[in-house]
Amino acid sequence: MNGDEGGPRRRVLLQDVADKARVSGSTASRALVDDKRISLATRLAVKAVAAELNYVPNLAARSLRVRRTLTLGLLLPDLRDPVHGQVASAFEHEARQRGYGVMIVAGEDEPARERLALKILMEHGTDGIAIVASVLAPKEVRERVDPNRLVLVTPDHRSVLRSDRPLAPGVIQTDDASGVRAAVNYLVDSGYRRIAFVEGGTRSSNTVRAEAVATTLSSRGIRAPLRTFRALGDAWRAPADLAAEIAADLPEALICYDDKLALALMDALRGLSIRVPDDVGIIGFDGIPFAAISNPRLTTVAAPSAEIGRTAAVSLIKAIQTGARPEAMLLQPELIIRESTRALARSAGKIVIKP
Amino acid sequence: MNGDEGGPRRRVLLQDVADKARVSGSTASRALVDDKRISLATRLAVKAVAAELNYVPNLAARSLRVRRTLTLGLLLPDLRDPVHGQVASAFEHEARQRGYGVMIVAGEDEPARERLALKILMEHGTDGIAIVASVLAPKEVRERVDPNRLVLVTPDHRSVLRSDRPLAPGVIQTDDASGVRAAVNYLVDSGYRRIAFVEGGTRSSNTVRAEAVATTLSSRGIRAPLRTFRALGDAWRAPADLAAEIAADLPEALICYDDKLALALMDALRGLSIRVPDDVGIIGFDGIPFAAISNPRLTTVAAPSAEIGRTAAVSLIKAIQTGARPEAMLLQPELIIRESTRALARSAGKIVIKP
DNA sequence: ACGATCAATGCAATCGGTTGCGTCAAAGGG
DNA sequence: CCCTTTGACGCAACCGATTGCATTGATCGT
Repeated sequence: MNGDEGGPRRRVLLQDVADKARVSGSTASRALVDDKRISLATRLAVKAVAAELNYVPNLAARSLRVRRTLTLGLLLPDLRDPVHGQVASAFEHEARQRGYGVMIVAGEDEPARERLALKILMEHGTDGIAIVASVLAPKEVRERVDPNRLVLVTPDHRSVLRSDRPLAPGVIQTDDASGVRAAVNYLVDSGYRRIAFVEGGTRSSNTVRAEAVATTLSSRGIRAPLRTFRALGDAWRAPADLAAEIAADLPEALICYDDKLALALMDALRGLSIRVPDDVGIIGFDGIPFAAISNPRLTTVAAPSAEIGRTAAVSLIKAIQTGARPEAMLLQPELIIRESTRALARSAGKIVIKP
Repeated sequence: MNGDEGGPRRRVLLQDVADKARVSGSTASRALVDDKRISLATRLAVKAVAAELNYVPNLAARSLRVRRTLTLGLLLPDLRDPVHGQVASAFEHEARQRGYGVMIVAGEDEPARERLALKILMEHGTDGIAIVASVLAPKEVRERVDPNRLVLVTPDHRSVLRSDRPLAPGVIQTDDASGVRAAVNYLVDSGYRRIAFVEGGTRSSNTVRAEAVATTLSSRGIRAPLRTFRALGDAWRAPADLAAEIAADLPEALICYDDKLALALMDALRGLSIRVPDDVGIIGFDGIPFAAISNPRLTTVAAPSAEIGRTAAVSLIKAIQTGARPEAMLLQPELIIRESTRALARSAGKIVIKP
């Protein structure tokens, strides 16, 4: 029988490779990174031995010496959320292509947990950290994490009125105001007038979005104050109550905080025999995959989630390598018109979408 | 002005803490882990200084010495998938509670990428690795990764006929056969007879599930060979074609490989004016969140995804700490009956669900 | 033929904690 | 009063790879 079985196999060290190749550790080290000072023959020989022995370098040792871990940190609220899954997926993919591992931690929308999560990332010496939709104040984040190694993916906290101001370095966000404008203009062009906003979840950017809706409506000559409904607590529990409240005096269209809420609401409204889009039009935000196959399919302002994740990783890695601060980015959302809204009889006919 | 601003702040070292507390490095180290050899007074003093200086230990250095990284690796096919998101979320949560960071890598259903992903995890010296739905042969996986530090979450590759055989150590799976039995029995009890199976994606466990369906059907006296449809390639693209093929000779009920496929199929069937459940009953697997609010809401065999993730983490950590092999686990799915299926006129009336 | 130059490689320090073992002083025992 | 025990802490080696500098032998120029 083979005596090696079961026992905890000793890791193959660089020194083992060096020994077997009959060179010193330093030569082996240099050979593996193709240092031209080492003769080609030796380089090949060392690599062959390394492959044969299945040598896996110990990153902890390397990190200690070179002060880089080849690890990126990603902090987000929840891995179960389709949007964040999309972001995380793209981020990880991009990082992996460039040789980086990604440590992902969830903050679960709680400051205390988010701090613990951040601490974990810092202890592990991540070379850079991307934080998505943090509940911590940007100020606190920046004093905990080196801003030169930090990317913040934030929901828009700025009002539409100030949307022309430049973003802070390292901030990546989607042009929310632009998305809202596209949505509202589309609705108005389609003949919708009595439009309401439905806030979801706990995120404060709700109000910013609501504000943008109000502003755009008024710019279209609809001066009535914007009605706003509020989904208390979790969007997956409250929808029935929310739907009842909305049904009591049904608007012509509902702009929902996000697709998740919109879909939940559609389900709840169905329970009340309210038809979409016949009785009420519904529009969401995010463009999650299921919005494309819901019944009816959901009109939505799709966020460039994958691009956000990709951009965050690329920008972070570039910053790490150059030493510069990561750049700021404003990405554009896209209005996707589907079946949960339609052209009303009252509509002028031609639909013009103004971004 | 503060001269520190902007510059890359030097990390606070243990030695800095020791100096300020007027003790040696070793004493500081021991004080921080509450070594009883150090006097209480000193311990408190050191901790105070550490907190004041905002000391963050360098895990790379510690790992090098103690040979543990406090990092777990998680390899899964795709972070965008709701099921895997659920698993990853629970896994990370549990790991974080116990002080572990989680490095997540995606294999994207390609052997080459999966190997690269595994390599990343190994280089980073993860203390343990959980692999979800690998496309690599278990044998290959086990020879790359120390089985004592490995948990495999696998779709069921065993036939129903052999479902009484014990699981290999470190294997976590849901009792697929049991879920299939529950689903098929429910359908038959509800009066469904002409039942077909729809394979999805690329995963080979398809055939196992199909086999289980066939077996159960025949055990209920339905001897006709099981019709099977195959969604070529990506489930998000083919549904229209698939639906057309199915519509050509519509069965009474469709058992879909998973919820994603079921929902996509419902959407496609709607395009063909085929109503669910009136014209055809549909049932899926997984129990993803959107199955609960789709229109109609989807009957499904819900997998204990969160429990799988939690169990994987717990089992892995226990194995790491005790040195024993991680235990095997067979988790039970649950049939959730919703609106995409119904009792047919032909049904005996009373519905009995036999697990 | 001999020092200079260069190519190829080895030596040893280093990164920042951890830990076995030794030291030192105070307390306790005979 | 001297020796042993115990408590509290420091010294220095160690983990495994990287890297500045030294070393060696060969080649080159004159």
